[in-house]
Amino acid sequence: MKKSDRTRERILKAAIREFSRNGFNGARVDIIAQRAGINKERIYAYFGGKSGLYKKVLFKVFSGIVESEESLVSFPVDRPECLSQALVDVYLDFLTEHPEFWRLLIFENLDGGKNAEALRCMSRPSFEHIQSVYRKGCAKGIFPADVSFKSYLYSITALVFFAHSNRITLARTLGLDLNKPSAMKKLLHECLYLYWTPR
Amino acid sequence: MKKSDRTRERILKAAIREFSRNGFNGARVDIIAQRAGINKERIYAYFGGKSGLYKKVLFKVFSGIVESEESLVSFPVDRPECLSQALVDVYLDFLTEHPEFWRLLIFENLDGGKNAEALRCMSRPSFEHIQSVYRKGCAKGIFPADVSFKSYLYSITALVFFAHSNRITLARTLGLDLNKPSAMKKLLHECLYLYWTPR
Amino acid sequence: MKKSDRTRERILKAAIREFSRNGFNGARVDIIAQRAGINKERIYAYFGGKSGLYKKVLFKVFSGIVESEESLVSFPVDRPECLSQALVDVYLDFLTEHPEFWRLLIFENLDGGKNAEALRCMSRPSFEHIQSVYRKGCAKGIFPADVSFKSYLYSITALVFFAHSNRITLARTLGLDLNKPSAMKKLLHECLYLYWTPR
Amino acid sequence: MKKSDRTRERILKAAIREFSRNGFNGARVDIIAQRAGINKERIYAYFGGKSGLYKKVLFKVFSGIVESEESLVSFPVDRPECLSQALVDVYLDFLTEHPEFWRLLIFENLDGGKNAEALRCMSRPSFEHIQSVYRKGCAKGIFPADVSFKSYLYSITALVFFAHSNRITLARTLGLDLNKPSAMKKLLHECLYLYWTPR
DNA sequence: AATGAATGAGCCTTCATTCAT
DNA sequence: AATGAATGAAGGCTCATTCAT
Repeated sequence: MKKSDRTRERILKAAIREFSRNGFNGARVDIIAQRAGINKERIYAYFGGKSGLYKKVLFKVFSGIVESEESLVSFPVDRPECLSQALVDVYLDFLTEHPEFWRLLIFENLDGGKNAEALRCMSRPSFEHIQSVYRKGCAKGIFPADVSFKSYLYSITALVFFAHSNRITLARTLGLDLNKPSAMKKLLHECLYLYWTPR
Repeated sequence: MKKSDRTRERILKAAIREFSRNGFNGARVDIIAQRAGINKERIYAYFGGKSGLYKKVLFKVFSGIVESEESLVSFPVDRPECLSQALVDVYLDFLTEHPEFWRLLIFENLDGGKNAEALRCMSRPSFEHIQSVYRKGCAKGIFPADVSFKSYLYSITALVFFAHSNRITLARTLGLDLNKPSAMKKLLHECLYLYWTPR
Repeated sequence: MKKSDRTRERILKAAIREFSRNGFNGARVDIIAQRAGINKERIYAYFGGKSGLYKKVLFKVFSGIVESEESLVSFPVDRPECLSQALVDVYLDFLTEHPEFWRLLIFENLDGGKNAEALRCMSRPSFEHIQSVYRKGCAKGIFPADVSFKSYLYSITALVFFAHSNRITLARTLGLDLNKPSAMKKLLHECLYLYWTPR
Repeated sequence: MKKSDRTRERILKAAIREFSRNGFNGARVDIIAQRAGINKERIYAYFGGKSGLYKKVLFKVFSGIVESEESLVSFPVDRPECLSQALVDVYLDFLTEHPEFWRLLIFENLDGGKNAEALRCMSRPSFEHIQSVYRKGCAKGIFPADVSFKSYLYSITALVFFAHSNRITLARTLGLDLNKPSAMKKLLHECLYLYWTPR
């Protein structure tokens, strides 16, 4: 690996940290440079500027989830009744381990998605597979036939994501203490049970 | 109404707009003053500074939802099977009409809740009532008995909120077009149906 | 006394305090108004502005010493040997009781005396008398004949004034603690003794 | 010498001028930058801000007098009768050539010595020597035995300093024209003569 | 005469960006 | 490729002053 590539990596890593913590506006180029242990000007030479770096950060971070989802391609087709739990587990782990992901995602949404093109070329290999499992579930009567897969996936995502993105205010408004991962797991387990309790 | 009160109102209104659009860091005092049609200094005279104004903005905006929830205090106790839909309707309408609310809420969460004390003295009058309806629903077997009311309310909130806060990226990742309110209503309706479909 | 005159007085008093503490630049019109318990605008109506008020302050404060010196007009002509001590006593008391005087004087000097015209019309009634006492002292051999009265008075003033104006740094550079009036008295007594010790 | 050091010097020089003329409050960062021919931001990069620069200015300027006093370490021990004149000469020259010194000193005193810590680590190498000469003078009967060295040094300092710090008002109150250095020298010579005239 | 409301200029400071070496 | 030095355009805030009532 070339030295310049290592410099790039260091910058990117520091940038992910800074951007995900403070958003584009709040992030400071100086801090990134300092934490990366490089000279500020390198950022401009390598990434063209703060914006360019931000885009690269978005792309890199958003790519991460694709990798995480890969484990789902091998989800057994004949167990649709476990699908929801499996999805929650994967996403929950990912978001907990990668706060930079959901933070940047939120920042992007707040920003109107100016740089959301970074999400463009992200293919989601497991998508098709999961969808077919869901359809199997519909056929089996586990999921209602007239609810689209999109809606289903939306609901799973929402439940997991919201617990992270709104953790702080949830403590105030609902008295939910989600600081410990176990508390989050329990909450989401209850939510799933709430919905797919055997009746 | 005194002239100064009108000025205060104008500032607050402009501040809500600016802060909810850009967050605390991104908001510009000059822009607020300009839009309010007043001299910048008034902000410091009336609110003590950018921070003071921000806190007032938070409090005012966050107070709004309490008012919206008031309609729920008269929710019929004997109809727990309609509770979820009613809650979704109230929250959905509110968030759609008040994007400044969820935006500020999100910004607060991203910011670590430094100013979340603004939420402190906000009582939620309908909370108790809704809770008793939920318990009735549990007794009737509509909701699982071993799922707490908090978890239930969390799930409703998450489903409604996420559609707003992540609208833009949802279009990319799930191909969900939630620009029209009707689309959102439909999505959430499906989610509810997904969960409480009669089986 | 008219009400407007009382307002004037209150403003002046507050202004003396503020100007003497912080100088012209450091003084705040708001603080003066607040302490005077009046509306800021009155300062402009009565004194034309900050500068106008400052000039009035200077004049009023500088007038004070003339009054203090009046006690000296009755200094006994036949006791020139006690003159120095008497002068020191008068000035020392005055400066100790009126820090606003020496502070404003210093500020004026630092400012290049832009407003020193306030000192213009200040006649010093005791001046002539003291001078004649001094001359008597010269004749008696108490003071050297070829030292002008001006120089003599300068030396007395310098010794007393410096202890006030440089009190703080004197503590550091000479280890002199002049916080208590008695300490100052002792210092100046030693100085006089140093100079006119009977030899 | 590095380029940045030269910039530092330019800033410091301009700052000494500006601060000594207008005090901390009255000094303008813009003016300093302009006169130094540099960008304002450099001041914050190099000195941390206005305050940081001010402290550096104090330290640098106050260091000057120590150097000036060094000539006194070689003052002949057997000539105490010339001590006063020698001290006056040294201080008088210094203050005349370095008005920034006494101005900053005065400003510091007026300001309550908030930054007087800059004087902390300033040792005065000649102090001990002068003191021993003074004691010799006491033994010889030139100085009164019961007057402390501190008081003696105070009086010398006061006489020299006051002529500078109050030059402008002295012209008005005593009719002393101290604009020319020779006039000051004459005045102080008279003062010394006044005190240690051979009797 | 008196007050609250408003203004505009200016000040300290920060930050993204570029230049020179 | 890399660094230290430098810049200009804001941004938040304050203050003396004036206006309207």
